[in-house]
Amino acid sequence: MANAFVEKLRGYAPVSSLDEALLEKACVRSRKLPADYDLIHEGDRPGPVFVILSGWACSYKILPGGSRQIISFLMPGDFCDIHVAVLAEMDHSIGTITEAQVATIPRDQMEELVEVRPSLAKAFWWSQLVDAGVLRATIVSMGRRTSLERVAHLLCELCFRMRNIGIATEESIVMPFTQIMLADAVGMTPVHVNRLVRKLRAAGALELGVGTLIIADLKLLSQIAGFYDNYLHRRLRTRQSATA
Amino acid sequence: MANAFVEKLRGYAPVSSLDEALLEKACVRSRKLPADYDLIHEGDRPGPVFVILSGWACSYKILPGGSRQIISFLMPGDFCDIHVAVLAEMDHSIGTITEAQVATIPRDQMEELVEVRPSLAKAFWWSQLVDAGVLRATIVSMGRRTSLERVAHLLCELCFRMRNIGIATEESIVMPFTQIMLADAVGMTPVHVNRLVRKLRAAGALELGVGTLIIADLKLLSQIAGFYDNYLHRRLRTRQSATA
DNA sequence: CGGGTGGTTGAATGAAATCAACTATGGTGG
DNA sequence: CCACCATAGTTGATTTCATTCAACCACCCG
Repeated sequence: MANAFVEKLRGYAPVSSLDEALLEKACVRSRKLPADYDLIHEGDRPGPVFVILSGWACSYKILPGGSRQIISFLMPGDFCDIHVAVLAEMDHSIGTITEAQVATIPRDQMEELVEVRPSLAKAFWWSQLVDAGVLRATIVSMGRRTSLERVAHLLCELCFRMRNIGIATEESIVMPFTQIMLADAVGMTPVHVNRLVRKLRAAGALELGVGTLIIADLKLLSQIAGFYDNYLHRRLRTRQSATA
Repeated sequence: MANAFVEKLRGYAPVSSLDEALLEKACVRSRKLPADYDLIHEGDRPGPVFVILSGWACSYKILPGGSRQIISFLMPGDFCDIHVAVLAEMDHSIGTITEAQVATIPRDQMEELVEVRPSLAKAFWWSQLVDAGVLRATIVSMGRRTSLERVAHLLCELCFRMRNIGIATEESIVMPFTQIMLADAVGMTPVHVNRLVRKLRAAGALELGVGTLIIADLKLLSQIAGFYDNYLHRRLRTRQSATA
């Protein structure tokens, strides 16, 4: 199976074999990181671009009171703001959730890639725009959805994104989230998330494990959430083309 | 006074007089739009890039139930996702709040600008990254701030952004918001916003009019909100250089 | 075996929405 | 000019929702 990064970009724009080779080469420098490891902190000077090759990560902020808000989840193929290097300091932190393989692409190499391969530049653009769309959808969820819908919506989004990059099959999608993390993502307390999550289980949408959570009925979950995937802007790959 | 668009970009990166001339030329086609006028709807095919030259606008989504969530506010100098044209359909709507002068830059002209003037491309990038930072900050507010902090934080952000583009002086910043709009932005009901806003008035931070709202004490408001402006990533202009 | 983390549950408190009534204002048409 | 209506804002009473607090279980790991 190809690099998850390539795999994801393919979902947005055509990637030639030359593009692919260059991407693979750029991702050569990668490390295996443990779970709960911070790649970069708010306030730090931005460094290279991080690309998640396997595992899960997230971006988040800690408030003065100590509470945490997870802003977005990163899965294989995702990268942190490509050109973040133009900014003086990070306005958020990025950390792993599970053990993860992450590549670091130096800034200059990234810029070269963009200049030399317009097709890649376009794919990057696309990806950035989709990321912004995800942020907008998150704002809508937080502002105007009920807590149950909110949880369901987040899980739906993650399922769809997993499918788009081919790391989820049709049924029984497993996610490595503690309820505490889920709470930090949807802006609620862990105990309330617990009650919601069991309500979803009672409805037959989920199964619960310790530190994991299994989507049993995505259709039902989508229905509860009022989920529409238009904001994920997938174009090229279709649901049917499961294999590479 | 120069085009607000130019003015804003200057805050992020150097803009030469040639850059400026090109920008001015690109903004030649502009229209005066009434208040509450939708520039584009969710589901539409993206058209040209919109640039706000004067007045206020916002991006928003309407949920199936009819409730609205304002995602972000647009003020003079702001534009909607530059390269949104690569996406197939809009995942949100954009509408004016007040009467507004807005320029439309055709997609091809935009792309030419970016290719011909790397300095502008960089300024655009910067601006996009800042916009993403604003979205992230909004998510944090919605998730982990109290309702009072949330309202105060939004108002602070808008004040700072207004200052950055030079349309706000030191004191008494006027904003053309009904409490209903404010409610749609912070994800609360109008009646609750009302109570919060009067609490802020009682504290001496605000003054209230019908359809407007005046920031009387930004320092106090910042303190209530726990506001830090690092995520706005302003670099070049300093608070002192008020005049062009 | 003891301690830590994640999860579960109930009771009490607090926050926000809802419902409802009412004021003030500006615009419109008779 | 006035009657009428629509919109924005205000206020109180009530209900719903989520947090807080607290206790407890299960499990893994040292």
